[in-house]
Amino acid sequence: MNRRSGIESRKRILDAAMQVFSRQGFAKANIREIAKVAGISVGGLYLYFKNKEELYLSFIKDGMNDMMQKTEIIVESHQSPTRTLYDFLKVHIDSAIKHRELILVHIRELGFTFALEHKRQYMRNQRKLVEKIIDKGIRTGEFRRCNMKETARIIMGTVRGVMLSMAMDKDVIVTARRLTELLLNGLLRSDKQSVEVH
Amino acid sequence: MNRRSGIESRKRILDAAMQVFSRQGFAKANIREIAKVAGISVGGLYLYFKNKEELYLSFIKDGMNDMMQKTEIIVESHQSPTRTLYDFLKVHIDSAIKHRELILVHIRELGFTFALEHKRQYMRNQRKLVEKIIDKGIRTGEFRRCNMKETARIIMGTVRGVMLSMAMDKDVIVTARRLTELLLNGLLRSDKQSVEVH
DNA sequence: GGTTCACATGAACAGACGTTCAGGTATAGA
DNA sequence: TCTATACCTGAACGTCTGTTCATGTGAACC
Repeated sequence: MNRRSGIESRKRILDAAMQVFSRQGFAKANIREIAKVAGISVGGLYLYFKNKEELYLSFIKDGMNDMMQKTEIIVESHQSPTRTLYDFLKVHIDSAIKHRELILVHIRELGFTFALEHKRQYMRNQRKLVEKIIDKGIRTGEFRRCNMKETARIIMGTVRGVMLSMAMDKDVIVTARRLTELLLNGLLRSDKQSVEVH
Repeated sequence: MNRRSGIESRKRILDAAMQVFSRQGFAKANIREIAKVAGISVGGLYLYFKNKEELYLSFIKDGMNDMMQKTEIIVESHQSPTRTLYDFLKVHIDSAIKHRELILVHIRELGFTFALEHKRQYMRNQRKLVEKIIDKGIRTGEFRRCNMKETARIIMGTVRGVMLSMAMDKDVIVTARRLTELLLNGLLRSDKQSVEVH
């Protein structure tokens, strides 16, 4: 018999769930395996989570809350918009490296009805943070005028896509610095730029 | 009994597979349901595809080949790099709108061991196309100098992420024009730009 | 009418799955 | 030592899954 505190067991199960869910996705992931990895019996697992769905939700939410907290601090810190953007991107990219598996789960299980609304809300909130950065950039005169909402959408799309690419293929490494540079300066030489594409 | 030509039946099954796989993902998708949607019996389905995996692969490959063909034509056409980039992005975005479900499957089942190498190859090929565009841009003097490979990676990441955002949430619409503008001009006002972020 | 062939059927099989539950065990306090 | 409490166990249950196969059916040719 494996005797541990309830708190410790719960934590072990969540860790195991992360490993297994990220390797297999929700549907293919298997309770018996999660229990085994956690070093607890199947029945023991059900003491802490009422079913597979609740287990999945628990750790998905943990990840999103963590990111939300970190990014909010960055945006609220009173730095230059350029610097804030860099820090914002860096947090995301660092987490893509550190929590590869978590990213994969997030994306793999996109359409999950029960977590869908949570995920959308998370994306919306992240987008609002980007809008804040852009807004400040325009107000201080550093950034050019643009459609803030759509630009924020594109940047969040970029973040998501870059994280995804890195999570998929270990060899793909994008530095926050280069990403920020591209987003700030664009591809065109400064003397060739125009506001509109024709 | 449902009498049809073999060709017709095969096509019906692939259509049904797309519907079901994209709603449910590979693991949760169910052969009986695919057969039902296709209007054929379970046994009938197995006359055309030897198993679930082969069925899945068949239609994934179809989609990738189609995109590869379209984008190659664009990049080989001798237009300005700016214009080529716009056309390239537009094809991807249009397909995200037209084949929402297909995109979701593509992305959702990323990590699938058996199609993984195919998908990575597809991404690499697409990235090479972007590199070609950038290379030409730099050679003609329109684009600033940059790390071509990493920039191409970021742009492909962006494409993927934006498509994903659109596929996930119908309300999210990113126009190819705005995306191109951001990638070309960046956020900073031209007179404030520098090559490096510090 | 008989034969052949391509296409179609769905019950049956074997295995895997999420979940439950009757019972077991270590620890701490009385 | 006894009891209460918190934690743990894994066989058993019912359901669902991918896949197979013995059988059926319509059309085309002889």
